Amino acid sequence: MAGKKHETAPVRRGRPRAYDAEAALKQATETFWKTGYSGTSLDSIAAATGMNPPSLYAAFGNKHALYLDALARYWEISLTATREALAQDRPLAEALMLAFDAALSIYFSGKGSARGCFVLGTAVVESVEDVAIRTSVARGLRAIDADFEARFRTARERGELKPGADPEALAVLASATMHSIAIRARAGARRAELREVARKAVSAICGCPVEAN
Amino acid sequence: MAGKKHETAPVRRGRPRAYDAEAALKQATETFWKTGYSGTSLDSIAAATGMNPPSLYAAFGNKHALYLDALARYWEISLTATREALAQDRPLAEALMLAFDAALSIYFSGKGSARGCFVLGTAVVESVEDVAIRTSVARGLRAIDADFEARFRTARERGELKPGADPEALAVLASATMHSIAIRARAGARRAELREVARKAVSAICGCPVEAN
DNA sequence: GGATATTTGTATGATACGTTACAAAAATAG
DNA sequence: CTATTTTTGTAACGTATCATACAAATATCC
Repeated sequence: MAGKKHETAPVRRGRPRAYDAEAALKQATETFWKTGYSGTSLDSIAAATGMNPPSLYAAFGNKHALYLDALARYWEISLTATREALAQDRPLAEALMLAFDAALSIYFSGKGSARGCFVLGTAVVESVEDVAIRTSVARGLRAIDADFEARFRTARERGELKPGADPEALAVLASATMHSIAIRARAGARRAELREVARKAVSAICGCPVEAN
Repeated sequence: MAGKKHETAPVRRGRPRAYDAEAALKQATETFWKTGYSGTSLDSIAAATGMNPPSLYAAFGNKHALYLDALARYWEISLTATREALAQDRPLAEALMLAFDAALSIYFSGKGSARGCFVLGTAVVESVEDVAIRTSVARGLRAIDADFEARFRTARERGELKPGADPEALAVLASATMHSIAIRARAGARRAELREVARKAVSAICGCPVEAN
């Protein structure tokens, strides 16, 4: 059982690849991010990655499979960011703000102006007709819910919440705030504005004023 | 100044139109709703409306203008539904639930399965690159915010809120709940599930349990 | 009825789409 | 060096795209 298959260069027989699959996936993601799935042509992906169509197909299968890879990669990055923010050893309100700030950092990571959430900008359109994409979106949303809910349960154990507070209900509000920020970012809202939205939401959720910071 | 121009049939000189522009716009909306803006071809719109390409262009200009009409019409319907729900003479929690239920009625109004929010399913993809669409989305989002905020201000005047409650912050949460429901609907969530989300959000927002009803 | 105005239906243009065929290129194996 | 293997680059295939040209159709005006 020695010698995996998709490892980097054990031995390579023919002409060497001119591309880095991981870098190409990143570039493809950028392209989808701008024009969506249906609105993005393979030509534009080829231009962005510097790869030829045959190489793209050899590396990723086809447009749909390539997009699914990009979507999975985005969820991975995005969910990890949320999870790590919430895992910080901070008071509840601060941890929530860290999570929203992490999302904002992703939404405003484009070179030009804001591009908002990748899922909203590419997956949500297709999700109604495309089962694979819909499944991915649904799974991602559940993960966000679960992460927030876990943090609120911890908060209750730590006495950060009023006795009557319901972690599930608060998680719904926190998820909703995340979704709201994602939508507003796509609509061109500025970062400071979205941070205000997050601040107001957190202060209402936690029942305490949150400093602008 | 007698005799408007776009009125219905003062006199009509040539061959009569075979289509009803309003009905066609509705059909076009249905088509965009399913496959998005970029994913919808004029052929499919022609098929859905029963109109020929030249008639479509004569009636609406081009694909982009047609879509903008559809988007405006959707905002009109959707915002009116929210506004009317919130204007009902009901306790705050009930009024909020009415607003969310009104949205759900739209999201689940398709003949087949759920199709979620039209804006999320068509406009949000294009909004980053298309100024006109982005402007429309931004305006709609602001309208939702304003409607909720107005209702919360009324609630404070009526003494439905705790003295310290901040109408703006609560409006952010209510808007966010609306956005969240819209996203989840696109991801295939069932109606009952979304109503639960709304119920939890409302109970957390109002600080009181909300009956399932 | 004849002239005029407007819409319909079809056919088509020019381009863009996703995908693949195929020869040249560039590596290793012996 | 020759044979073999893999990737590249180009060109192309068939289809779909948005949009329009044009004749036939159908109405009103006089």
